[in-house]
Amino acid sequence: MTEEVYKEAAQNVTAWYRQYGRDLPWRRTGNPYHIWISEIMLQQTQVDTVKPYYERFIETLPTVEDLAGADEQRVFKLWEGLGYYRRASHLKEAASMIVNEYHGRFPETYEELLKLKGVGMYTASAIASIAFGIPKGVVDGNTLRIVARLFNREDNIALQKTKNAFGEIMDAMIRYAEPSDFNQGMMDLGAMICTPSKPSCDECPVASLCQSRECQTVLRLPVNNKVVNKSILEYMTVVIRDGDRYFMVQNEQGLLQHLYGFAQYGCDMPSEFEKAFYDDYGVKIRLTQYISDIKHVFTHREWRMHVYGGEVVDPATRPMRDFYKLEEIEQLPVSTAHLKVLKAYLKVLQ
DNA sequence: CAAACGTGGGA
DNA sequence: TTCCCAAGTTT
Repeated sequence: MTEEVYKEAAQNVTAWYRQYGRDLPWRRTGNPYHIWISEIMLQQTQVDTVKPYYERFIETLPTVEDLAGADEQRVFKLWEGLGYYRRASHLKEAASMIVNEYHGRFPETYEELLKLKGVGMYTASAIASIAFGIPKGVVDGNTLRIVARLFNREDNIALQKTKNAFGEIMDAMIRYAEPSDFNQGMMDLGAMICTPSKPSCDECPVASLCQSRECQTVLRLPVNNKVVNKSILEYMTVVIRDGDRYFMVQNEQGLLQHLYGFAQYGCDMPSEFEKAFYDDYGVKIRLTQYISDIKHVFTHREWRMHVYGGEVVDPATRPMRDFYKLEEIEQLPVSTAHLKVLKAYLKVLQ
C-alpha cells in the first residue's frame, strides 16, 4: 500500500520534472566539479542569486586543479556577497584534497563525497544522484516540505531526527525512479509548485496522493520550530583616509572571516575610537565627519553602524600595508555590510 | 542538540 | 516593519 504510493509519487514527480523542470546553467553539464560548485553555492541560497556567481566561478576556475591552485583571496572575491564564506574556504580545501590525495579524480560515492569539507548529507546526496546516478534521496528545505505535506506529517523539520526519518522516505521513493531526475524534480516541485505560501496544488503532479490536501493542512505544514534570538550590536565604523588610500583590515575569525572591512569598534565617543585604533595599529587618527547610520541584518544578529570619516593625523606612524587605493579595494573581498559603508562614504564625500 | 554562520526576496 | 525562509554544514 505505502510502497504503491511511493512508486506512483516517484514516477509522477520524475515525469513532471522531465516536462516542466527548469533549465539552469548547472543542469547543462555532467561535470561533477561544476555540479559540486553549484550545490555548495545553493546551500541556503536562492537559485536566482546563485546564477551569476556560478557562471563567473566556472569561467574563472573551470577545473578542480584551477581551484586548488588559485590564490585564496581570489576565491573569496568570487564569493563576495554570496554569504556563508566558510563555504569558500571549505571548497578550496576540498579541491586540494581531490588534487593531492585523489590525483584529481573526483569522488564518486556518497561516502567518499561526504569526506569532502563542506559536503554534508544533502550535498553528498545531490552530487551522488545528479552526477553519478546513485539512488540517494536529497533532504533539503524543499523535500522536507513536500514529504511533510504529502504524508501529512507534523514532525518538526528543524530536528535532525525528522530529517533522518524523511530521508528514509525519500530513499524509499527514489528506488522507483531515475535518481537524478527524481531528486531535481522534488526540488523543482518544492520551488515552483509546493511552495511555502500559495502552493499551486492544481498543477501538482502528486495532488491526488497528497494527504495534507485531503486533510486541509497544507498551509500549516511543514512544522518548523526553531528559536533564533537576534542580538543587536552598535558600532562606530570609520572610513579612515590617508591621501588617496583607505584603511581596511581582514577579519581573522568568526563572522565574515577572511573578508575585509573598515575599522569598527563598539564604542560611543570619537575619542574612544581614536584611542582604540591607536592601541591596535599604532596610527594616530582623527574622526572628521559623520556620514550616516547603516543597519545590516544577519540571521542571528543585527549591526547598527554609526559611520564616520576619519583621517590619519600623523603619517609617520602609518604602516602602508593596511591602506588601499579605491582600485585596490575593488580587488579585495569585502563584506556586504562594509560595501554599504563605502558606498555611503563616497556618496557624501565625492 | 543548539548555536554560529550571510544575504536577499517575498508577503 | 517584521517575519519567514532559501538546493545546509560545522562545531
